[in-house]
Amino acid sequence: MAIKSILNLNPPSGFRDFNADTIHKRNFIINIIKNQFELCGFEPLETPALEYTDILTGKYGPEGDKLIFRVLDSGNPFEHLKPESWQDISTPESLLSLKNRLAEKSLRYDLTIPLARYVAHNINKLVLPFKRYQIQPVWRGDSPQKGRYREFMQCDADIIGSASLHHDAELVLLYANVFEILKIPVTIKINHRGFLEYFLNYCKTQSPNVEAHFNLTKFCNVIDKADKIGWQKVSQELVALGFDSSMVARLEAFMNLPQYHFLQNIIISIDTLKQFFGDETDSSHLEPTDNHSYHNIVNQSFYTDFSELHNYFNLSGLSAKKPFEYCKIVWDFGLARGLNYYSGIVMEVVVDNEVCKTKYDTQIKMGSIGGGGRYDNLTAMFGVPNLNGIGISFGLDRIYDVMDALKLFENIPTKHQSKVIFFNLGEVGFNKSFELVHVLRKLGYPCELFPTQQKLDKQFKYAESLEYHFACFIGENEISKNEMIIKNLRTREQQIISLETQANFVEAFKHFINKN
RNA sequence: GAGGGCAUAGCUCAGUCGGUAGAGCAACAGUUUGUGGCACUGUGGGUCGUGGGUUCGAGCCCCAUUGUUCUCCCCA
Repeated sequence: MAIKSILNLNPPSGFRDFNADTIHKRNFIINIIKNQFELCGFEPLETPALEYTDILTGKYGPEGDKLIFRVLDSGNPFEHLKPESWQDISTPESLLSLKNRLAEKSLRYDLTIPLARYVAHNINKLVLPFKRYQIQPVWRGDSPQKGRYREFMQCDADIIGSASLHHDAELVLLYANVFEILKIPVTIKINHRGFLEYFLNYCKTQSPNVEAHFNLTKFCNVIDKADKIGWQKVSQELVALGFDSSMVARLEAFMNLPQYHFLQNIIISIDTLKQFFGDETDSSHLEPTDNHSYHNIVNQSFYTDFSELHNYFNLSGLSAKKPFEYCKIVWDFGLARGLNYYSGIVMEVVVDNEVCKTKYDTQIKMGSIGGGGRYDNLTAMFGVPNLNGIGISFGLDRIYDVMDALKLFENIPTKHQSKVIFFNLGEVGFNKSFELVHVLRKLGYPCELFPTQQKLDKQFKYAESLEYHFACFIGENEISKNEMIIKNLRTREQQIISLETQANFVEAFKHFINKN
């Protein structure tokens, strides 16, 4: 008889249950990431699921604000509201404002803002630079689809209170090490937002029709689409926004500079970059009128960042031939990224489908599986100015999906390798088995007893489905001879073990386990 | 926020032209054996997501609704 509930037994859309098998695989990934974090000197931090709504809003852009899960105040959330304030929900802004007032607390949207809040709160106790890693779920009210969930795990490592560029290089290498171990072919893209900001400011001086409030974030959003819709449409859009068409052409030439591939022949070097910006000397009409000197790029801070980072990569041996099998590290002048708070170096990790094709004969359609960047002065919004920060994030759920698609979990031992089950052959043997189970558990072997005396094929099937490696038999025959049978469930090899003394039993048991 | 697909047994799905429902697997029971995965026999289980409409008649056509999934947007 089918028992049908009128309730929907699915978890809410975009939320998931995880079974044992999935959790073992997720832990496998998490342990590798955590290990790399600790090798680099990061210490763990956990923050609560809920933050005050005011802490979160306004940090992720207007789109982000809409996606924050708000938690309705307990008690009567309407109590403190004047009636007129909740009657006006005619505009999206007033509706959002009302929601914020009904929900004092919200689920965290990422791990970076809670970190900034934590640092600002504890600034007097912390030793700087503060290096912490954090592996916890975050929640976004996005519409779920492939590779996008409403509850997902982020694995972040951040350094607060140090402007040294070596961290930026270190984090890129950390990315590379993790994906190298996981055997996921990736491209780690790097850029400096300064280049884009510089271009934007310069374009604006040359294009009086561009609206003053057209900022870097909006600029990034427009040019970020170049990959998908092509440069022709992007340049049309920019011209429509008031940009001078010669500047747009110039920007296109810049963005289309070949990607700087750190692992192969150097296609574009610092010199060619200098050349790119320097060769405008003939075009007097481009001569800027303000201190955003077009030719003065080598004096810009982002330019020194760029060359310094370049040095660290050389020191780390990245320019050597083939330091990584699965990772490419490239400089991509077109990389923009969406979040508001990034100010310097930005990074993004995407699956490298060319290598997937050659190594795994398959291709993966998936958004970025990691991202990060430098966000100078992030804690200023919480009243603690002049702190530099940089961080990266691994998207665990997407990494999992990619590994699953590439069949990378096969041949990976995610479970204990010597699980033991005692079959049930009747009460006398059961009692002896119960005794031995506790001996083995003390020695660190996971064991279980089959609870009822069922047909052996049932017991075998149970053991098989739960991936037990060894089965022990103690029935009346064995009890009478004071012995037990142990069987390797994979090879089907079996052996008789004497139960005369516990020491002998343990010795023989270990011997059998170890040789299998 | 915009736009598609799908919804039939526990699972994966068939179901032709509109004529009251099928398979495989799984489950359960049995046969043989104190050492399995095989085989054989049998059994149970479906208001075809929900609500309307068209029709003599709807799993099938139409509308609505809910769930689910995917794409765009944006992101991890």
